[in-house]
Amino acid sequence: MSTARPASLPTIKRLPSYLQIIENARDDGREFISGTVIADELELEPIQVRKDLAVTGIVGKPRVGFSVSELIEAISAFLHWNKVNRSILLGAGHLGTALMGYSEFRRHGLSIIAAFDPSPERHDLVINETRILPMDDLDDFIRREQPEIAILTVPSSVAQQTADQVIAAGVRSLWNFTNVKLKVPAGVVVQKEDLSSGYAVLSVKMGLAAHSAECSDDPAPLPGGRTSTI
Amino acid sequence: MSTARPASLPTIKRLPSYLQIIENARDDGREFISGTVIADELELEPIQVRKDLAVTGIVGKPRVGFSVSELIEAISAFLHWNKVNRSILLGAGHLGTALMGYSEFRRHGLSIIAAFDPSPERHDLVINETRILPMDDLDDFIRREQPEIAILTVPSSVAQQTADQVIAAGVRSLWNFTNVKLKVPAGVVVQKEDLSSGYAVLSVKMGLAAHSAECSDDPAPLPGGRTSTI
DNA sequence: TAGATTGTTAATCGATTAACAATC
DNA sequence: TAGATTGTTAATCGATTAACAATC
Repeated sequence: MSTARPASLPTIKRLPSYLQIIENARDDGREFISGTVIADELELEPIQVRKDLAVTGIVGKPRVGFSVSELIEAISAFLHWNKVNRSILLGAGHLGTALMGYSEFRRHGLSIIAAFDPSPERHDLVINETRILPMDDLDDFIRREQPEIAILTVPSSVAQQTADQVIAAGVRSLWNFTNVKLKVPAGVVVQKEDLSSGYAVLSVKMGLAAHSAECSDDPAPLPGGRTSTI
Repeated sequence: MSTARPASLPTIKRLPSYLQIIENARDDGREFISGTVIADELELEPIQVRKDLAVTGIVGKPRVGFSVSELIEAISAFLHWNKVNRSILLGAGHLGTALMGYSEFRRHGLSIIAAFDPSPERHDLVINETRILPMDDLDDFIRREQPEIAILTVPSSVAQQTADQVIAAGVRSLWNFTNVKLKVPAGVVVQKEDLSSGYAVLSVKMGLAAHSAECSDDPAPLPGGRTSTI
């Protein structure tokens, strides 16, 4: 394995899907896997998989493919998924609770060390090994435990003020599941998950599919073809 | 308003965020909004907003901007969000329950007419106006009610078989929240939401931020700069 | 009018894809 | 060896951005 290179955002987004395939291969006892096989499973082009994997610094063997264990190590290292990311979750509603239960994230270093919620009836409940604490404890907890990430699953109406509070207490990275575009000071990282985007893409795809079913037998790829699988 | 044009996937994904800003403007009683204002709020380039809005066929007024009501109509029509999409939800766990409660989707045409779950203790519960039914009712329900969309929030282990079942019963569009790459027949639309991609992007951004904080005062944009806000 | 904004046409930039030599 | 696969270099494609005339 040589050194990692800079990667484009589309590449970074595809790496987790590769990792999943490769971890499955490991669980099946396989020692090597080729870019071609990964591409087949994900319906991507082999050259794209090779290019993407190259950013991790992995070096393969012609004719054989890549070492499964080296590939897992390389992707995990590239994504920083081989270290623990201590995080807190704000808003223990259904979405927040769902995230607490995702073992996939936990396996890849995301450790949710506490959740915070204003509802007194939820306090001290332990869901998926994570205790729910009152909002009043938030500032002290952050200063004491120094979590790196705050996961925002609060209602949109309190998203900005919650972000302000955790940033003031020292959190430098936010994973924002609300539909609010947060205003944060320079140096604070925000990753926004936008389910509306997905709904929009689904809606447009459905419209195209309906149209092509009515009007012709042609398969109707999304306009913008090549990138339609993102 | 002239006719809608084909749009790229990045454009389609940005349209919902524009719509949100514009709906806020409407709620504030504003009649016109310019691309510049939208761009400012979302930290995008004005030219990108103008280009994106153009795909909906909207025509603006120089110096004034776009009619708020026309813009809402144009984006909604382009996304097919001004018609009702009858959908069913498979797997009434925390994530599924969270989706049932998202009024944003309901306002934009997504009507979840029923949820299905194997747990007997959840049957006939009504959550956010949606009744939870046993899996045994699924086939009959689909044939009777003809929902257009199936939302998959089931465990990964049963994702493929659940998809097979709803497709066999007549559903043509899947919104897939599992981490399984579904195999579906031609003509079936699948939109996959991938939270792991978001976690990967967050992790890499954090790594870059940490590195730049240690090594220099430079702001450290993601490699691949221009598209780093996706 | 002056000036902000739209919308078009052209330029740039970067991601994807192709071609192919190297390799085991 | 033969042939599949890697990895590099070049070409293509499309999305973003720039420039600017038109417009109210």
